[in-house]
Amino acid sequence: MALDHALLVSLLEKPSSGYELARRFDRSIGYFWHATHQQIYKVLARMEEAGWIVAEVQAGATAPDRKEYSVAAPGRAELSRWLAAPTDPEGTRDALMVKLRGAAFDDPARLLPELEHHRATHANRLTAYRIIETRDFAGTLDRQRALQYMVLKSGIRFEQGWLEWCEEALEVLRSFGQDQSRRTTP
Amino acid sequence: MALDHALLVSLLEKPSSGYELARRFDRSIGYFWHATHQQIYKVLARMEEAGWIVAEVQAGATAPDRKEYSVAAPGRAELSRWLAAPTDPEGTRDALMVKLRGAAFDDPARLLPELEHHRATHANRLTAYRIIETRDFAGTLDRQRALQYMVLKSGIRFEQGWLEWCEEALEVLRSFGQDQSRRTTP
DNA sequence: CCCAGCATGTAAGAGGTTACATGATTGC
DNA sequence: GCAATCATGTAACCTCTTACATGCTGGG
Repeated sequence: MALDHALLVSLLEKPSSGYELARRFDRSIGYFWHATHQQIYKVLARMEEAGWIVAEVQAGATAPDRKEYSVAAPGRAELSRWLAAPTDPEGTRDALMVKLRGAAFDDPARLLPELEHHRATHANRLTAYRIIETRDFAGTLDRQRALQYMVLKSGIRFEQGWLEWCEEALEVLRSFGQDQSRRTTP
Repeated sequence: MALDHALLVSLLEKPSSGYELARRFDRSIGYFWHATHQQIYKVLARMEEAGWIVAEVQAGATAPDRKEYSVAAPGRAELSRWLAAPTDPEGTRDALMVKLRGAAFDDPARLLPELEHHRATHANRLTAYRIIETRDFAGTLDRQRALQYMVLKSGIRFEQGWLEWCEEALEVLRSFGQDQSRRTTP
C-alpha cells in the first residue's frame, strides 16, 4: 500500500493534478517508484474520500476540469504514522537472474543481446543521474535537499553496480562462445 | 509472467514437489525471486495443464500424495523462447526512498531505526552470500556453475552497495539530530 | 485541418498476498 | 501427547497492467 504514501509525499512537495503526478512518475519520482495514470487516479479518488487529501477544482480552463490535490491534516498524520512503521527490505525479483540460470539449459549466447540492452539502459540512467547531481545538488544543501540527494545517490550506486556487473557477465558469456556444446543436459 | 519461468528453471535444475520448490524459494532461489507456496501450487497446476511439466505421483509415503514435477519438451521450448525474448530492466519500487523524501515533512530522526534495520538486513545477507561464495564457487567452474556464480555476484554487489549507502544515509540523518526544528513546512 | 498535449476516467484480467483448511508421520 | 515437518490446496481480497473511452485547446 505504498503508492498512497508516494503520492502523499509527492503532493507535499508540490500540490498537483493527477495528470501532473503521472508525468512526474515517468521522470523524477519514477526513478525510485513507478505508477501509471490509471493507478494514480484511482488512489487519488480513494484518498480524497478518506479525507487524506483535498481537491481544488479549477473549472473552465481545461476539458475535464483540472483538480489540484493537496494534503490535508489526516493525510499528513497517516504519512507520519507510516514513516515510523517498520518495513522489511523488499524481496528482489529479477527476471534477468532467472534467465542467467536458465541459460545453462539453452544456448547462453542467446542472452547476449539482452545483457547488452541492460548495460545500455543502466548506462543511460547513470548518465541521467549524474547530470541531475551536478545540476541540482552542488554546494550547500538544506535538509530537504540533503534527503533528496541521498535518494539520488542510491540510484547512482545502484546503476553503477549494475553496469559493472553487466560488463562482467558479458565477458563470462562471451568466454562460453568458444566451445560449441549447446546444452549441459541434452 | 516470470514465475512460470523461474519454476521451469528450478525444475530443470532439480525435479521437485511444490513443497520443495516453496522451500527453495525461501532460500537459494529466493535471493533473486520470491514466491509463496500458494502461488507456486497454482502455477504448477497451470503449467501441468499446458503440458509444460509432468507430474509423477508418489503415492503412499505422505499424507496428500507427493507429486514430483519435471519439465517436458513444451516447457523447455517455452523457456528457450522466453530466454531470447527481450525484457526491459524492471522499474524500481523502494518504499525506503519514499520514506526518505517524506522525512523532509516530518522528523527525520524517526527513520533511524528503519535505516538501522535495513543496514542489519543487508549486512546479514551479504555475509550469507560470502559464505555461499567460498563454499560453492571456489576453483574451476563448469558452465552452469559459472552462470550461477554470476547471479550470486550480482547479489553481493547489490548488498554491498546497499550497506555502504545505509551507512552514508545514517550519517546524514544523524547530522540533522543537532538542530531541533521539527518540520520544513509547519 | 490535424496532431500533440492536457485532462479525466472505466473495465477486464493477470498477478500477488493473507487467511483458512486438512491430514499423516517422526522425533521428543 | 505435542510440536515440527511434509504435503496439498481453496478463497477473498488487493494491486497492477493493458486496453478502451472521451473531449478541449493551441500551434503549425
